[in-house]
Amino acid sequence: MNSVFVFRERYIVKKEVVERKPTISDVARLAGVSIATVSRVINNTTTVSEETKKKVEVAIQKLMFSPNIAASALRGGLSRVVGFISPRISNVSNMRIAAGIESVLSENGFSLFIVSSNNDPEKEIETLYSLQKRFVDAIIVSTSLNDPYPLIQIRNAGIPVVLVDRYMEKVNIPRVQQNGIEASYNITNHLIENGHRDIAVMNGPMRLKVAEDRFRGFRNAMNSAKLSIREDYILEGNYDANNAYNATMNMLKEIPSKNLPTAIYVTSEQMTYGFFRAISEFGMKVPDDISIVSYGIVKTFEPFGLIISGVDHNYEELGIRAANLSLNLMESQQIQDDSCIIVDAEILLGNSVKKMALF
Amino acid sequence: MNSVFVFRERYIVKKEVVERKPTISDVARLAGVSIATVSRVINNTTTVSEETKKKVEVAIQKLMFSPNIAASALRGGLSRVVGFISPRISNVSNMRIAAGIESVLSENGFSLFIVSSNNDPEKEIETLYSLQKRFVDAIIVSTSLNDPYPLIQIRNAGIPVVLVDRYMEKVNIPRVQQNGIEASYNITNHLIENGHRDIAVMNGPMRLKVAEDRFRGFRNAMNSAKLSIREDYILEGNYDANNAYNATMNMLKEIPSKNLPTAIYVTSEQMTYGFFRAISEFGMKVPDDISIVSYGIVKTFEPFGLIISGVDHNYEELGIRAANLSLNLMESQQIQDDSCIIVDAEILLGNSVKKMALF
DNA sequence: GAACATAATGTAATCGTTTACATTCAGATA
DNA sequence: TATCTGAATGTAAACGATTACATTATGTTC
Repeated sequence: MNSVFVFRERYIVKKEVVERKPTISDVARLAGVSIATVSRVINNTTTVSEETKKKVEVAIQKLMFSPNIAASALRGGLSRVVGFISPRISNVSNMRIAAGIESVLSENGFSLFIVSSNNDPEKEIETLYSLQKRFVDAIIVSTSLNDPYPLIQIRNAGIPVVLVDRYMEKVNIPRVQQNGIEASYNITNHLIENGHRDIAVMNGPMRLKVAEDRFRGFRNAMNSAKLSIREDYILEGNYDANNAYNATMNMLKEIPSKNLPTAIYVTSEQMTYGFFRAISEFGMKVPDDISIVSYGIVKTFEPFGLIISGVDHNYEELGIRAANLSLNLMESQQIQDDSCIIVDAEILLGNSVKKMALF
Repeated sequence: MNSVFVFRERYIVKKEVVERKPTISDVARLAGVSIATVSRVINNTTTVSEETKKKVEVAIQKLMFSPNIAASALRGGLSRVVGFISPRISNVSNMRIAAGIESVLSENGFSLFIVSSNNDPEKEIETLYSLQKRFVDAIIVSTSLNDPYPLIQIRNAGIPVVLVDRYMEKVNIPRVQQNGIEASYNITNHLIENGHRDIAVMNGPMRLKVAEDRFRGFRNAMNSAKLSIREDYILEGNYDANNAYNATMNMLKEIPSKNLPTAIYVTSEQMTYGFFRAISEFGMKVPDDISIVSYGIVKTFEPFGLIISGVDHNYEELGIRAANLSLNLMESQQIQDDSCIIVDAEILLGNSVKKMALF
């Protein structure tokens, strides 16, 4: 017997014996019931007697049957896939969120379909519709959109949507986010408590709520301490190392060294790298010449004796919560929902902040 | 008119007007042809006259029709998704491969479905079958398997399989890999040319061909130079920072300082971090106390004036090649293929290697 | 015992495509 | 003119599940 191969029909070849993938009718025949009954056992929709249920389950085991997802989706069933739209897949933070999501989903028999929006609203919209067309049962998105309409449309089409990390307000789409304002307030306070008064901040792209939050926390802390924020101490970054490098270089060139800030709050890891590269080129040392705190912990400086104080965001937890939320929505077949889960970040202190003399 | 919502049937709600998603019959009706003709236009399978082709395309545009993937998959068509199985999604290298794949696919109207195997062969097998069930048109995998059988089975079931980065030999499954042996040979040679003779190596998990390759390149270079490799200079790492830290600490404790190697070849970035943390704790400096080269470039030490010499592997390129290969296979509907594409890595020199006095 | 409710199961239509096969028609060939 | 070719298109049968509706069996009530 030759091993046979047929492309279009996706036969399964097994040790020289060719078997067609079993269908629901094969199960029905073996169990001696109708296909309707088999389907009812699989999806336990209506009552089936214990006795026949057992028979069907045995047949399923014996044939190693699993339903054809395409057929099920076509008719309106579940596909047991959740989509995750990430702004950038080569970004560690986002993938930590993905890992969190995946852990919960796989426990529940779901798969995760990760796609990238490349931080591009156009592409994100495309991606949303593409996921819808692929019959995912829910979509988790760390959104780059400015306009919520596409999300609402998807949601209204019956696919639960959950926002994670990056979010939008005033749309009743459930979300899981960080306590960015509070954490930023606290870490800024840490600088203030150490006697710093001339404090700079390196912002993310302000069109994102997460970036806005971090700046707001910073501003609130400064205001509470009755400290003013110099315009030229506000650096416009983009959550990106090169950009941060340039912004820092600009500041160092523009401002006379005696007027430089004594401390800075850098609002992302990547930007911390860029900032560092710039001040090193200028021969400045941390914390002697400038103190630094960051949102996100940078560990790779530790071999050089520098432990950055900062906010340790818990991305896995964000993913876990988002996944659970999506499972709940699917189960309850509920669409309108405006729950907002906030995941707390911890503050870790190192040696990147110099204690200033009190005057 | 109230806005209507029906979960199971996935209606699309648009500005208070409810429309059912258009089907191929709607297109056929509007264009005044049969559904068969429409299908032929979409998939351009057989000849259709220019005139009717145009009519159909206009109708498709007008209705914003796009085919139902589930129906198409059920009948045996393409789903225009490629699956990528990654050993770990929170790993930057793997996601750079994914980004490379994605860029090629999206240019060709395909989507990428990324799933994680968590370095677990069991889970990878599950994942393979899950992708098969989801009707992906091809699978790209950075494999954790020891036994190629599941891959061959998938391939025989008509789904092109391409290995990327991590590979297996003696199975005719096409693959895209790095020139790990050669690059390792060259970077080791760089140490030798600088007068080093007592050289250590930090290996990855040797069950992986990629790890074996890097060690082989190292060994070849040492042999060519007639240098011997001390048993206790071979450190067993796991491509992981903590593990590398422990292995390094062990070596530092076991070997009297005068017998320590003058240089080391660390075969991954993550392990470089771990190695560094360990030697720092011992108060050793690079390159004064020990020289280092690495496979993979570590940039985050540069602000401290340390530029590691090493192999700059081009992960995006690996992804790009793998994606193109999979597209070719799909197009040619070819299944047997043993092409092996090798992506060259460049060597970048920094200041992490000390020139030893010649004797 | 008749009438009825309820549980358990079966029958068959349906989802939206692809494609084997059938048909039509214009032009080429004998 | 009769026959044949091949291009262009249509008809209708799949693909494998879900589920409304129909049917049968079983127990309950008066």
